[in-house]
Amino acid sequence: MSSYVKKCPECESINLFINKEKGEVICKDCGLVVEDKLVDFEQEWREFDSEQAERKRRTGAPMSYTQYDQGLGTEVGQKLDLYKLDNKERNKFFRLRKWQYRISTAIERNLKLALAELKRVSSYLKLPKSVEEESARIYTLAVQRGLVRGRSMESVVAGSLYAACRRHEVPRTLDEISEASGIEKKEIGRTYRFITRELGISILPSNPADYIARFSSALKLSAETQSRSIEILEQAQKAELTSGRGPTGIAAAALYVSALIHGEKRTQREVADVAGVTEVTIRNRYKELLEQLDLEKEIKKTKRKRKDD
DNA sequence: AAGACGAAAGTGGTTGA
DNA sequence: TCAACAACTTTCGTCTT
Repeated sequence: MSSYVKKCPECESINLFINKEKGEVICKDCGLVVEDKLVDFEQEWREFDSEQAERKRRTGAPMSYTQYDQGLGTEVGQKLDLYKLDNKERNKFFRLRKWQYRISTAIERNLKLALAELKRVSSYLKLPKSVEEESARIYTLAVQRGLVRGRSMESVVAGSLYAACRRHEVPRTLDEISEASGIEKKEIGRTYRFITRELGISILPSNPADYIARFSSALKLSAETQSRSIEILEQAQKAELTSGRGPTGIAAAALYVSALIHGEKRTQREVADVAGVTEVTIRNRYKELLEQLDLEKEIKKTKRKRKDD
């Protein structure tokens, strides 16, 4: 149940108009833009240096979603150079200030707690700052839409993190996030799907290659093995071995084969543990890889070499 | 004895009527 | 909303090194 704003906070009117093209919800009675981040909340400009950033950022205030009040303080815009902004921008500020009072207590308290939790989990997983920031933004949106109701705060945090990881192509498995946050995998998956659907965030299916680097270092494999496994993955994609399969399983199998070829054998068990799948899955993927990609020769070659030593 | 292999039954999630 | 279905897991017995 999506329960985002249904009443205009300004005049209590329920006569709201949804402009899908602009992704805005506008109150027909007083003209207030009730919600303007409906679909596209990417910033549409890029900043190459601080000077450009100054010019292009619309509010000028350094803003961080990892601060519960978004770095704005309780009194929004009090000391900013408001005269530099045109009317529209100024109105935006006044609205923000009003909102700050209106929605302050409940949401702020929630955010404060949640973002602390988010930072904790994020640093536990050693996630890059950009991902932390993104997930904080997702969480903030989720709270504003009332998506947290009926769910535990922690699970929504975990879901936001997972979504942010996927978006930034630094995938962590559900298991890892589950371990770090203490939320059940199932639950994270559920809230993840829920919030991405409700917020209209599109996620690319995760790419097995994104997992290789991490698995490979966990197994202490050489750089050659690692790059070879990426080649194998590419071939596998061409042979359409990857679609519909779990990306971690495929990554694990590619790494396993590659390790065999380079004479750095790891047991299926070891690889399976690192990748968070079972040996059986690795075996299945491994079998498919051998059948389709003609890798057996190379494995035998290194086996023979081994005997010579 | 440990690891690899494969069969069979079970689980959770997606899909399509 | 329910049943069929695919991917993956668990478990266990057998074969290989």
